[in-house]
Amino acid sequence: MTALEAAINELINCSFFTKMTRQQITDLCQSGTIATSCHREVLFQSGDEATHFGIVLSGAYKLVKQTFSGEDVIVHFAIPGDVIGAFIMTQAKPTYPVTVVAMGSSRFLKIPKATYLQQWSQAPELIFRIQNSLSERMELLQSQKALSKSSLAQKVGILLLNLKEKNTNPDLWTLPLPLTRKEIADCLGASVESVIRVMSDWSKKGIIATTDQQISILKPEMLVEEIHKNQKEF
Amino acid sequence: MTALEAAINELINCSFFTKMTRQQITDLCQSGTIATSCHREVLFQSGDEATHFGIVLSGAYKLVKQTFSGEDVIVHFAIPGDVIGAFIMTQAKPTYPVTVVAMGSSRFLKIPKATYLQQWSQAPELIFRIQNSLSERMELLQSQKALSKSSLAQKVGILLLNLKEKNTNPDLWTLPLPLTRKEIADCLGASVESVIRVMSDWSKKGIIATTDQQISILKPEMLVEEIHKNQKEF
DNA sequence: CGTAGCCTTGAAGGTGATCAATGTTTGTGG
DNA sequence: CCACAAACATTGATCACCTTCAAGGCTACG
Repeated sequence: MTALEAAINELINCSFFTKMTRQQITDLCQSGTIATSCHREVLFQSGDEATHFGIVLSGAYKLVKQTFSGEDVIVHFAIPGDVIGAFIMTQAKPTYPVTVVAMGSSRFLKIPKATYLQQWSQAPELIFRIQNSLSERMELLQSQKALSKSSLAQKVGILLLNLKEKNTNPDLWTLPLPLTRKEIADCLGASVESVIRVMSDWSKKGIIATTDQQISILKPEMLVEEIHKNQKEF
Repeated sequence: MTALEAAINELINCSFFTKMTRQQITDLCQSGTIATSCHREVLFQSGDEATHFGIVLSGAYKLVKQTFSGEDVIVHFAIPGDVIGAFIMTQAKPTYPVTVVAMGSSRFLKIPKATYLQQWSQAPELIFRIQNSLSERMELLQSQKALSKSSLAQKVGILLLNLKEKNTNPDLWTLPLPLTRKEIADCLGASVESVIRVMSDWSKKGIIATTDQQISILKPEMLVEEIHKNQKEF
């Protein structure tokens, strides 16, 4: 299967697989298939039995939770190289805890649970890396929780800076994924209108710019300043 | 060391170690020491190098993050049987991501990092369990995030019900740890006063009762009703 | 050419934060 | 054993921030 081989070539450069041989990676992707998702297509549905996990190859996916009042809450943004669903594979009969939705057309390497149990769980190094990426995501959630008392402007600003940090190239000030205001609002637990008010203020000041849902931070220092501005003294 | 042996006897009943022999558990606790903390004593300090991890034996601990404006945010409540700090042991030079503080006088089995690397990381079953408990905590954080748009009353109510669920005995309607209003506020990102307003309202209605920081849910159905009451229609 | 998704702006209103004051309990040291 | 400090609980008044509601414009797409 040449498509799979091509995907493996992409993975060699992925930080998750550093210091691994081509053969090792091939073993880890055994029985893997490439899923191509178009914009807003659902990859995994929350509550469904988790038969596969995998790795984002291109594009981006959002991990969404539904509230009982029908609203969406975005729990995580996954970009190329991110592993999704690996850490629930160890459960006896796992179900996806979140819904995974494509943001723009994206590709995903889908690997069956059996491969995890046979290949991944046998490699201690790999388990360490999964645990580390999980604890990183945990860290992110916790630091977001720590912002609960901050103003909306601070939350938005810090979210933008965090997403910017995900760029492999630190000089690139455009966020690595397309993002609507609604998605930012869903991620922060705010209303679209409020997010728009904050961001259009910044656009007018020339701090940020949006072209075709690609957000760029034009003046990082001014953004940091805006974040600290509304800060309470200690 | 008899104290350690006594602690191991306690651990045999702990769900984390089910189906393990006494000898196995003893190996896992190699070089472990019992730390007794008095109320508000710091067990681990955020930012310090993580040389130990361990298990709560009795009492309770809170995992706290500091905001830059000096406020506390409680990330997790740990009760007997909970494993703390295990999943960062795989990092090269880990630092504690949170501060761990005793709630009332508590005891903790402190195990050095070396024991993790030698004993724990070699046992696949154990790694699964750590991953599972980690993903459980992740779930909890995510579902809390999903409440961000709810009213404060809903957040408090659901927190109380969640904590009640931690009781090993499902018929026990007293929360398994002493809790001040400030701690509830710190956990929810709210102000003490607001939490008090919600809870004293419920106290007057006879839904909950507090004696000596032990909170009891007297009328679960009415609490659930209160949670759903202020709900927006879909 | 109409629908759907996204962005924007304004006005009104409410929830919860903040500030201030006071009572209660607990622990500590003279 | 008492006095005092520190932590915790409570209540009321005020007000800022953000949500909600309503309306309109823009672009893409079948």
